[in-house]
Amino acid sequence: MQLAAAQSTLSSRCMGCAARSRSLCSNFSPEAAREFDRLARPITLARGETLVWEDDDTLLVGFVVSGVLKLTASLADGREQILGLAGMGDVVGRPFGTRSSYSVTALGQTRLCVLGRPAFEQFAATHPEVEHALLLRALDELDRARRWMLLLGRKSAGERVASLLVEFAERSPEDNVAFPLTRQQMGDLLGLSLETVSRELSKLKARGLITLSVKHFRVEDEACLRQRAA
Amino acid sequence: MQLAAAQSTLSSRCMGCAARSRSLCSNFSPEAAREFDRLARPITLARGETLVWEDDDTLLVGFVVSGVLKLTASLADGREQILGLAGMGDVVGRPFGTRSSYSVTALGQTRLCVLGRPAFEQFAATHPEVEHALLLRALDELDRARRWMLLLGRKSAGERVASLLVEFAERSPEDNVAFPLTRQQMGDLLGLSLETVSRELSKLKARGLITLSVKHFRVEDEACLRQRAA
DNA sequence: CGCTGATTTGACGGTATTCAAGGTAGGTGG
DNA sequence: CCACCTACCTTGAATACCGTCAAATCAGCG
Repeated sequence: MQLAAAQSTLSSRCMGCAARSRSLCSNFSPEAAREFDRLARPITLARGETLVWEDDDTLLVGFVVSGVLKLTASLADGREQILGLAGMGDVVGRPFGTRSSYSVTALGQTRLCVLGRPAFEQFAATHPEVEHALLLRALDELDRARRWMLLLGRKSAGERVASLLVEFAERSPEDNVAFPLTRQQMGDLLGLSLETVSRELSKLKARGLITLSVKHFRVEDEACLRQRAA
Repeated sequence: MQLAAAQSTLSSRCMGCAARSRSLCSNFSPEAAREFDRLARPITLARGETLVWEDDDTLLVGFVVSGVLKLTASLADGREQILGLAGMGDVVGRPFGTRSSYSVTALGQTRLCVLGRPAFEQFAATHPEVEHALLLRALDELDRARRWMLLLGRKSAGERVASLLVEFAERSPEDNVAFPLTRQQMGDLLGLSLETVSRELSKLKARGLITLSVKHFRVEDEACLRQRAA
């Protein structure tokens, strides 16, 4: 009875997790969830804290429960490129690899479940459904990264900013969309300077395609905005 | 005995494949190899032929036996970005997805083994070691794509060209490295115009970091070239 | 040899960056 | 409550970088 009670308590942590439905964890069987509970521990990062450093050994794998993190690569002189964002349900870290090619940093307060990379790898190896789900996510991320390569390599500043606004608008439940990033961060994501981002936003506002405040925008002419996104 | 002979004949196609050692296929058990033989058929593409079109339904998965293909995304007005190259042992197509976000085109004569996407997915589902190998490849490609995002978003033309030469030199067995791409294709890969690529190559030549002919180059000062690649 | 496609080089112009100044908003402490 | 501070944002001016257009050269091939 005590064992059963303990298991119940243990499993409730993962089974009851807010992120579970959107996460890789949704593919866990109840027994896998209990095992995961035993291996993982919850942590909280404050804004600006870094979970993984570029070129470091990858000791951890993390599952995002709440908050948003940025994946960034940078050059010796400080130029930085945001490679992607990770939110609730996403996996960060580099399973099956020894070295991270990017940093993972919290954009705001962030909660994750983390476990050691070897522990996760062994867990995955014994749960093919987890590896399958991980594969689907990796292929999805790969498509996303490649679409972004087209933007970075071939789109003009105006097209890049319009593309980003379309993405933000699509993800937002609100009609009045909150910017999840600062102008600097948008520049780092789009491969532009923060001044250029600001100028292009002002242009879109001047042409009536959006209404704009510092922290929010609203799409006024979606068809035209999408067209400008190319 | 006839059965054994038939199996031997069947398995010899895959087992004896030149690409097998470098390929996902190296993870096939003998029985998996025989099943794969039954499902896949060999095809040959001429230079410029396209196996998969951007935005098409993804009906095929292909295993490259010889030759090189480019993965490209493009905009309505014809601007094109090369997202990556696929060579011997690489997998092209989009398993577990219904739509390709890029085209796959042969850069020269190319041989592949192709099979229907549903057939491959079922094959993978029944062979966890294949899915695992596919996962490792996908994670590797994802790292590669993300490193390229840093180049496209933040490096100058000179840095981009130097980076590309370093990659070519690393992959080449020869000391005298053959360009595997035209100037136009290098531009499409680097997010530059072909003229800018040519000018940056001439600059590197003028500064004595490389010797250069139209179809070959040789690195004369590797340390300095790597430094310029940032 | 002459054709074709690729490459090189020059001149010019446009786009995005850099540098700089001023403005705004939110938070803190007097 | 207000002044101040900090971080972020906007806008302007000058500059640098890269793209476009154009012409000349080169390499391979029938």
